[in-house]
Amino acid sequence: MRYDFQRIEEKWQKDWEEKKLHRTGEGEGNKYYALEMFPYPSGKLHMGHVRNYSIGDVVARFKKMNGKNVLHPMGWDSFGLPAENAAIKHDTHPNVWTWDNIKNMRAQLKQLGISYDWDREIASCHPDYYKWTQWLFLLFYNNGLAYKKRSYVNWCPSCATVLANEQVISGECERCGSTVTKKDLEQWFFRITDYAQKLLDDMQKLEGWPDKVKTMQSNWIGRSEGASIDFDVEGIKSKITVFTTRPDTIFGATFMALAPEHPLAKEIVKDTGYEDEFNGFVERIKKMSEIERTSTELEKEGVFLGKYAVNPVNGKMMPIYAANYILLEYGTGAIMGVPAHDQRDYDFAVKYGLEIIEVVRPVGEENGKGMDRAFEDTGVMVNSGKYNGLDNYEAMSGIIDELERAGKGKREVKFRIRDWLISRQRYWGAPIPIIYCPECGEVPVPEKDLPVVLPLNVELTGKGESPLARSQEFVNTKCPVCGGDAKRETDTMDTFVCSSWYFLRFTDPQNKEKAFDKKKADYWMPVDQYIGGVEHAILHLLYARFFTKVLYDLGLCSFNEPFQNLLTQGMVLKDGAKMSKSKGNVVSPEDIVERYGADTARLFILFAAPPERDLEWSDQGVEGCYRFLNRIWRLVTDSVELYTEDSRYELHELSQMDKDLVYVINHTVKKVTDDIEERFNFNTAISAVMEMVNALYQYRDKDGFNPVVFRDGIEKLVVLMAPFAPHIAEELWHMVRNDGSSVHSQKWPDYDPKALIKDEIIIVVQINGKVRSRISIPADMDEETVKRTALEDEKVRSYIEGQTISKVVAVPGKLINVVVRR
RNA sequence: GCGGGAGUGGCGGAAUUGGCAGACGCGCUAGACUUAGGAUCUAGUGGCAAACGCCGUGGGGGUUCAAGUCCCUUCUCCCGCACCA
Repeated sequence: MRYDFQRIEEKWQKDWEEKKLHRTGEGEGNKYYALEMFPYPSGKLHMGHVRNYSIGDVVARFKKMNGKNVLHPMGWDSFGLPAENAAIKHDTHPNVWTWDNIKNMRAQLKQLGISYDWDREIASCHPDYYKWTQWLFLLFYNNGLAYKKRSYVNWCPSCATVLANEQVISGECERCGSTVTKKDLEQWFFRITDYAQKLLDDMQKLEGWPDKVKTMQSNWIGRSEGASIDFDVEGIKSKITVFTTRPDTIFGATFMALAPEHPLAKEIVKDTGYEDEFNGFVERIKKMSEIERTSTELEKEGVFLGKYAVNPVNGKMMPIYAANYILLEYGTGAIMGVPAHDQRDYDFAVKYGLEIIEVVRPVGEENGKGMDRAFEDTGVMVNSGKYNGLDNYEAMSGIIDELERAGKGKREVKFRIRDWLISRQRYWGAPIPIIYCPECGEVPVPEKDLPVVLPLNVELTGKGESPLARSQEFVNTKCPVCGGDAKRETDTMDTFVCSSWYFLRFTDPQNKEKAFDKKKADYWMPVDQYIGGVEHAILHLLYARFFTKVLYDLGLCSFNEPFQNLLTQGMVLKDGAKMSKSKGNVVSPEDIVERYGADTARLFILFAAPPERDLEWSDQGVEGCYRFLNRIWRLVTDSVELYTEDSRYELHELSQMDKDLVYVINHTVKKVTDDIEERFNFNTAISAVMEMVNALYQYRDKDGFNPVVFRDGIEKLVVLMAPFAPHIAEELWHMVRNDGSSVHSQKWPDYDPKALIKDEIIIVVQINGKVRSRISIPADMDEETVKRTALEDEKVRSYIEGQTISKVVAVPGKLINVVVRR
């Protein structure tokens, strides 16, 4: 009988679907929420998807077999720009394109045999879903967490929309790679900065997250402690407020520098005769791209603004500059220049001949030796009046206290993270539920009027303002407050808003009254295991944490972190590079499934590398996994006549040969269990099963093998394979156990600790750390006897002859090391 | 520059607590079966050596009876952030 994967896979997929085998249990018992990041329906699955979902499926199936009530859902992150671009290109509608893709990809997922509960499927572009995305926007709005403001925002000219800071990767659009420019626009924001500290603090709770992701998030949030200090400016009333992490160096401040776009710069330069120079400088900078502008390589440049600021601690007059290395977005957009202790200020001071005053010196070098670069470490204060001789940290504290008393400054914590810009000037997204009334102003859409339905008859050009703005029936509406003529907001929400709460909707996907029921969410959440690509380390994972914290604070749920454990899977590579159409190194999952079946595809992808590491695709490796499944197939089907025996046996009645196999069986059960449960090392779990198969073949070919023991091995083998290769396991299970039960409903096997105890063991004998012999001894032999036996070994004796034994080290059950010298 | 990770046969990778380096798979070599083999099975497969053996986990040094694993030092590669005051 041939391994007909196609017939087997189709048969069981149909059977599971009919029997609703993967339906989620009700809210009772020991729960386990396994979640893979829901995909954008781009058209077809790629190998990255297959990897993601194969990993998740092993976890979900394993937990189910271990008696957990498992939630393992799937859905679609189905709003977004590609739908719009594809619609324009192929003259279709984003709605049609998206739902076609969903249909295809759903079919592909079913072909892979992933154990999703399809009754819980959701799509973020469906009105039943985005109604609640809009509802959440209003919740944020009503609690002061969503607001509109005018500011310099990131603009992607190619995507014709604004972008969140998180979507700008070294000056380029995260999606299309175009150079991002700045635009002064009025936009909607979520107040994520209010949660900066909480997002940082609670990362300590995330023990099940990779350090890498936590570090990336903390760097992104970018907390710095310091002080804001006010500097008076001669001749004008306005003060320059700076933020510094080094208030201890204030006696070394010799100049001030403002970002060129800083509003105060214009005011300061006014009527000084330096206006023309300043304006020219600003013009030049505006022409530069964001990347050039913020490059570390760029030479520090600036222009004098014609006025001086007063140092609040010593009254020193300091020239004020506008400088290209000062960023308006960070801190207050202004700094005090301390050339002696900041390399950037040092470079600037050298260029413009500004004074360099040393105020911190390394301990032990208090006399100073002149400077050729800035000294940025800790040390002892000099040239700082009454603070001289103090450790710079003590001085820092004293100086801030002094400034606070004088009302010139205060302790402050600044974050790098900015509020989350969520409006997009694009069509295929959830409309922002706000109405503008000439009488009443900005009015939120009342809950009863949700959803604000995205109209389908809208002209798409991919250029200019939001496409919704051209739809008169959408734009024109009545004010919910006064009933007068009013206009709708025409921007849609960033798709990351949709994906910031989908894991909650999965706990209660059909709820018509609420986004989700608190009880249900509290039962299922947090997600026990979340799995996805590391590319979401900042964007999605940070936003989802933010949402969860807001909902927690507003009493909608009782947990404040969404994802207990996070597994960031590696990429799938071919010829050392990420698979991509442009490189022409794409292997399509469809082809592999057609040629070898889903079980082979899954097995290879799980076997080729540990999940968090990048995986190098190998056609020959796939072939090898296919051969392995065939090998199992033959092993099981060739011995069908043996499976009538009952598989019970008594360990002490078995022969040594039987006991050896029983050892392998139990050892494999333990190894596979530990590898899945504790380490997600599916690759080593599978290799353990391979060894077991080798052992079963050898055992069966021996004279006098015990069919009862063999059958036990076969049964365990099939069950152990179930999470990895569910179809073949199911087919074989029905041959081994003809009782109509599904292998996926079986209890995960236990191992018998007694079977793992060997009577005889082999231990290694080393002489001076080099392996020289092996001896077989009874497992319970006491240490002294073991040592003596080792020394009596013939081979060992030939090595130690004529030498003095200085020491014998014993590692119980493993080795003996004899230390000798001449 | 800062942060994170990695470096082990021809290749993917194993070695979980300092205790036999190279499990398992791929590839390769030889053989068996066969009209045939890109099926299957058997044996072999880190390097050097005829062999006893010696060497071997990026390089150098150290701790230890014992180091891929710990310490110091250094090189290379990948990823993330980057004029963050």
